[in-house]
Amino acid sequence: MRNRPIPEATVARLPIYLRALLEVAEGRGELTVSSEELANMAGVNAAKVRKDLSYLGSYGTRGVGYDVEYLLYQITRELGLTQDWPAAIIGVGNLGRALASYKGFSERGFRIAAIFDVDEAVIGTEIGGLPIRHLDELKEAVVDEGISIGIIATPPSAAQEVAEKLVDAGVKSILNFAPAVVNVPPDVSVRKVDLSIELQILSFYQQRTQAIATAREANRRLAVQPKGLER
Amino acid sequence: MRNRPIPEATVARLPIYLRALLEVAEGRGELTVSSEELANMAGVNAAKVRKDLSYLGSYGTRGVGYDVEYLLYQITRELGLTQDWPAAIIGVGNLGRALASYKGFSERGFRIAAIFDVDEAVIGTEIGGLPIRHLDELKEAVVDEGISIGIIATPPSAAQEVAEKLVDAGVKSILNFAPAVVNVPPDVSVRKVDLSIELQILSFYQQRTQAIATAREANRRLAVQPKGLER
DNA sequence: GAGACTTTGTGATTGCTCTCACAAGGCTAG
DNA sequence: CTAGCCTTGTGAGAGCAATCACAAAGTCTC
Repeated sequence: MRNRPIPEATVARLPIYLRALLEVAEGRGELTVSSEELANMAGVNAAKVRKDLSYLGSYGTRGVGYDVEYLLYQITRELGLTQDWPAAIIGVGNLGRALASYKGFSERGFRIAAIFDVDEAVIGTEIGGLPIRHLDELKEAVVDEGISIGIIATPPSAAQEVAEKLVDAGVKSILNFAPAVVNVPPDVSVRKVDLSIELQILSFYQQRTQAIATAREANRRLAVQPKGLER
Repeated sequence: MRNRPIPEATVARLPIYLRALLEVAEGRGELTVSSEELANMAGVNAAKVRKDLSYLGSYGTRGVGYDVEYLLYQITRELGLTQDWPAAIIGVGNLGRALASYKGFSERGFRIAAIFDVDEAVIGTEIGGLPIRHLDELKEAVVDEGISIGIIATPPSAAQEVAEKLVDAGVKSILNFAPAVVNVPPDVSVRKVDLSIELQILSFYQQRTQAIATAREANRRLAVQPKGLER
C-alpha cells in the first residue's frame, strides 16, 4: 500500500482527520485513538479511515489503535504543512476582507502575506496591518515574499485575468472564490469555492423532498396508492 | 433516461451550467448553444454535459444544440429556484458579516431573511438593514419568516449546538462554514465549506510537485537515472 | 504461555462516475 | 427528395471510490 499514489478522495479527507487528531491531542490526554473514534469525529466510517491512513503507511498498532502524536506528525508532513506557504489575496470586497482577517487560516498555519486590488481608493489602506497593494506589483511581491498560493476574491469578470497574472508570477496553487471558471496550465492546481452553488445544491434536495411530500399529500387526499413517487 | 434519479455529481454541476447559460443569454443574442460550447464555459467535457442534461429530459435538438431560454428554465425549475428559499445566518464574526452582505447570494435569488448571534454587544445592531437577533428567537423567526436554509458561521465549538437548534426549528438544509463536523438526522441536508481545508489540499499537491522537482534535481546532480520518481 | 479479546491492514466486491464512440435524428442545399 | 453535415442521446467499458469482511498481529488476564 505504501508508495502507491494517494487517491484524491483520501487527500481531501486528510485535513479532516488532522483536525480530529488535534482535538484528541489537546482535549483529554489520550495517547492513542482507534479508527472507530476517528471515524466518529470525522463523520465517516471506520473502514474508510483505515484505508485512507494505510496509504500513508502502517502507522497503527493492531489491538491498540494509532499513536496520536505520531499520526499527527505523519499527516502534517504528508500534507506539506511542515513548511509554510505564504498566500496572497486578490480583491478586497466583502469576501476578500473577511478572508484577510479570517482566523481559521492562521490557526492552520497559513499566513496571508500580501493583499492586492486595482481600486485606487483602497490601495495604501491596511487590513490587519497589511497594506493593500496594486495588482501590478503582484509578480514582484510573489518573488520577494515567496508567495505560493493565490486566493482570488474578485468579481467573476476579473477572475480569469487575475489567474493568468498569478500563473505568470509563478504561483502554482490557486483558490478561487469568484463564481467563474478559470483556465490554467496543467501544472497549476485550482480549487474553487462557490458559495451560491452550495445553496443551489441545497435547494435541489429541499425542493425534491418537498415535491415528494406534496405528491404524497395529494395521493392521500385522493385515497389512491402512491405511484412510485418516493423513489 | 428521464425519471431516473439524478446523480449527485450531476446535481453539483447543474448550477455551473446555469451560470454558463445566463452568460450566453445575457451576452450575445445566441438562441441556441451546443454541448461543446457549454462544456468550454463550464470547464468540463462535452459528453459529460450531454449526459448530465439527458437526466433532465431530451431538451436538445440534434444538429442544432440546446435552446438557451428553454434549458435555462428547465435547470432553474429542476434546482427548485423558481421559488425562493429565505436563509438565516447564525454567527456574525468576519465571515458571517461578509456572507450577510455577499452579493452573490442575492444575484442567484437567495435572500438572507434573518441574522442571529448570542453576543449581547452586537444584538440589535444592523447589517445591511437587517437587525441581528438573539439565537433564542431562532425557532420563532424560522416559522414567521419561512426560513428554510440555515447558514452556520460560528466558531467550531458552537456549530453542533446551532445545527441542533436549526433542526429543532424545522430547517432541513444547512450550509456549514464552521470547521467542525455536524451531525443531523437523515432527513436534513448539510453541505460544508471549509476554507482552510481547501488550502491544505492545495498544500498537498504543491508539496508533492516540489518534492518531485527536488528529487529530480538531486538525481541530475548525481548524474544517476531517476528511479520512477516522476510518477 | 495459552486463550480471549481488540483493532489494524487489505483483498474482494459493489457501486458510482467519467469517457468513448457511434447510431439516430434533424437541418441545409441543390 | 436526396445527400451531406452537424449535434444529440446513450449503451458499453474503463477507472475510481466506498464498503465488506476477515486474517493477521498485537494486548491483557490468569
